[in-house]
Formats: sequence, C-alpha cells, structure tokens
Amino acid sequence: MSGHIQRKAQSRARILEEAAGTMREHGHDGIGVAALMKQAGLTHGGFYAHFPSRDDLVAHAVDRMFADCTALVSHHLDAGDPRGGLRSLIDYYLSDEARRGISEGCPLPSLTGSVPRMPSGARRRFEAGIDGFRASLERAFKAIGAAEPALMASSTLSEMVGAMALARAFEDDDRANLILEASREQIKTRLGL
Amino acid sequence: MSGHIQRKAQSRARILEEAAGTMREHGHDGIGVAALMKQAGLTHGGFYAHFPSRDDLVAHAVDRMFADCTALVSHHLDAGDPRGGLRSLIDYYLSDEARRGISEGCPLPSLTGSVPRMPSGARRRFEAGIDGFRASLERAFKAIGAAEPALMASSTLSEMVGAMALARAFEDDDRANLILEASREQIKTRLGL
DNA sequence: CATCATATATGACGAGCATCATATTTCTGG
DNA sequence: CCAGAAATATGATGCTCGTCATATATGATG
Repeated sequence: MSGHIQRKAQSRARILEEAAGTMREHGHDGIGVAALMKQAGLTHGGFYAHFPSRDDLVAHAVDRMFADCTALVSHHLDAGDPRGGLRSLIDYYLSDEARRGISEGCPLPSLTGSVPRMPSGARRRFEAGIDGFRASLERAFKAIGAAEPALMASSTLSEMVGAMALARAFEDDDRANLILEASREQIKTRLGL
Repeated sequence: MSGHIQRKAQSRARILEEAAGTMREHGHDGIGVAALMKQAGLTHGGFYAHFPSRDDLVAHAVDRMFADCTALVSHHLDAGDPRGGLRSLIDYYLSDEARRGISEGCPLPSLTGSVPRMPSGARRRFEAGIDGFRASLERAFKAIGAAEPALMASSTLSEMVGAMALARAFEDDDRANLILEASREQIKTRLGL
C-alpha cells in the first residue's frame, strides 16, 4: 500500500516540477494539461487523480517556483557576511546565467506582469512570494545599517525584477546584458557595495 | 469608392484600438479573434480582410500601445523645464491612476514579461518601443546634467517598470500603493528632484 | 433608381482545451 | 503466484481557437 502512495507522490512531484518550469517559460496559461502530463511522462487522464483542477495545479506550481527563489536568496544572504551576501545576490540575480535560465529560479521577471490574470489561489500565493522576497531584502538592508531599509527593499526589488524582464525582452544577448549591467552597477553603487 | 476605403480604415483602427487595450489587460494571447471583433462591433469572419493573420495584428497592436506610451512620455518631458518634466513623469508613471489604467498608457509593466513568447514581429516592435522610452529618458538625464545618463536611464526605466508590475500584482490597493510610493521617493531622491 | 465594387456576415474546418467516466495496467500483501 | 487495491491509460464530452470559402449587405457611381 505504501508503495502505491509513494509512487503517486513521486508522480505528483514530477508534474509540479514540470509545471513550475514550463509555466515560468511559457506563462501560467501557456501549457495545457495534456502537454504537461506528457512532459511528466504520463497521459492526460490521470491528472485529476493528483489535482482537483488545473487552477489548483497553478497555485501549487507558484509555490514551487517561490521555493526555488527563496532557496536562491537564502543561499546568498544566509552566508556569514551580510554585505558580501547582498553583493553576490545582486550579481547573480542580474547575471547572464540567470537571464538564460528562465525556467529555473525566480518567477518574478517572467510572471509578475500576468499575476492580475492568474486564478485567485495562484495570485494569493504569488503575493506571498513577493512579500517573502521583499522581507528578506529588508532584513539584509537592516543588517548592513542602510537608511530606510523598507523603502530600499521595495525599490531594489522593483529594479531587479524590471531589469531582468526588460533584458529578456531583447533577443540580442549584448543588448540584454547591457541592461543587466547597468542595474547591477547602479544598485551596488547606491548601496555602497 | 473612397467612402468604402474610409469605412474600412475606420474599422481597422477600431479593431487595433480594442486589441491594444485588451491585450494590455489580458495578455497578447488573452483574447481571440472572435471576441476581439465583437468588441469592435463586428463579426469574426471579416477579420482577415483587415489583417493577414492574428500575429500581424499583435505586431500592429504593440505599435499602437507604444504610441500611447510615447505620447505620455513626451507630454511630460517636452514641457519647458527638463527637471520638472522628469519629476512629473515619474510621479505620473508611478501614480495610483496609472496603476488602475492597465488598458491605457504604457504596456511595459503588464507585457514585458511575456515578450519572449510573442510572435516575432510583435517582439521586434516591442524591443523598439522599449528603446524609444529608454532613449527619451537618457536625453532628459543629459538635459539635467546627470552623471552616467545612459546607465541612469536604463536603471530608472527598470525600476519604474518593475515597481508598477509588482504593485499591480497585489489586489489590496494600500499594499500596491506602498510599492509605488517607495519607488517614486527613491528615484526622485536619487536624482535630486 | 440600378449597378457594381467593396465591406462585413455566416458557417464550417481541424486542432487543442479542461474535465470526467471507465478500462487497464502495476504493484503489494497473503 | 494470486487476489485485490491503487495508479495510470483510453476515450469521449462540449467548448474555443485561428483560418478561410462563400454569401449577403452596404454605399458610391452612372
């Protein structure tokens, strides 16, 4: 009996992982249930044994995306030195590598613009994800003794998200990386990093 | 004969206007040809007398959106005083009014994240639109004698776009306006406005 | 008022969508 | 290795999509 349950849990995890990846790349409504199940190595009919509806899947997929994002943020910020942690977070978040990895990492640049069109469960989880990221930044700014840490956190997050979204809009790599470099330098200079 | 042509041109303009508005609100793939034609007061079949394909419509709709955006930018920046023009542009772009008017004005906050998924013609026009906005900002920064005007233009545009996108993600008005206010203040302080 | 080009409407095509009822495979416990 | 439960597959529902061929309605011209 437990073997079945474990197998089912693994299938669910695989579906969620594929959904989280593909939706970052193709939008929350950019893939259908059938195509998604095929990506997970299953057929379309079994989907409703795992999720009550597609909307429910989107909500859980959003959670998975932000789990990746939180891991990334903590990896930089929870290292010993808060100053160096902030610097390396900004450098990585706005890196060429992150730009190319649309289907991994932070969902904010690709999906924030379409949050108002998401099903309500997914939207609520997205709001929570944004606020978690913002709160992490605020703690880091307090740790380095920055002035107005709350405002700075909001403002800095906005620029990071906007810069990556704009960079990815350009097909030309050099053009894209110019946008990332501008924000990397401006943000770090501004913060005295 | 010219009466026919004018009528057709008016229909095309109405279709484009509806498309530009609705696509800012519901995404570039958020409305179908049939629903769009109904919004314009027509039926779905006549669409292909105006545009060779839906992709072509999206491309022209993107142009229309950026025409609105450019008008908005010029309205503030081409007033006499460059300092005051920049200040009023930033205050309006990040205003509660602009936040509510998703279907009017600048398409960047709602659509930038999905540019990589747009049909190629639309994507090219979007790239041009971004660059036009960025160039206008750079000219304004030069006019007020700011240091590194090119970097500042890119960085400032990124923060404006990201802040509005993040603000619109929140259903709660107060929460949303906090994000806008933070970026308004930070940007103006930074620029000495 | 009649004619004729032009603009728009009707209706249909195949494909993909979310969802569900039912059949089949797979694995576990005895 | 067999019985039964649990996980997945098959197939069908009604809907919407982009596209197009064809029919009708509109309005300018003689």
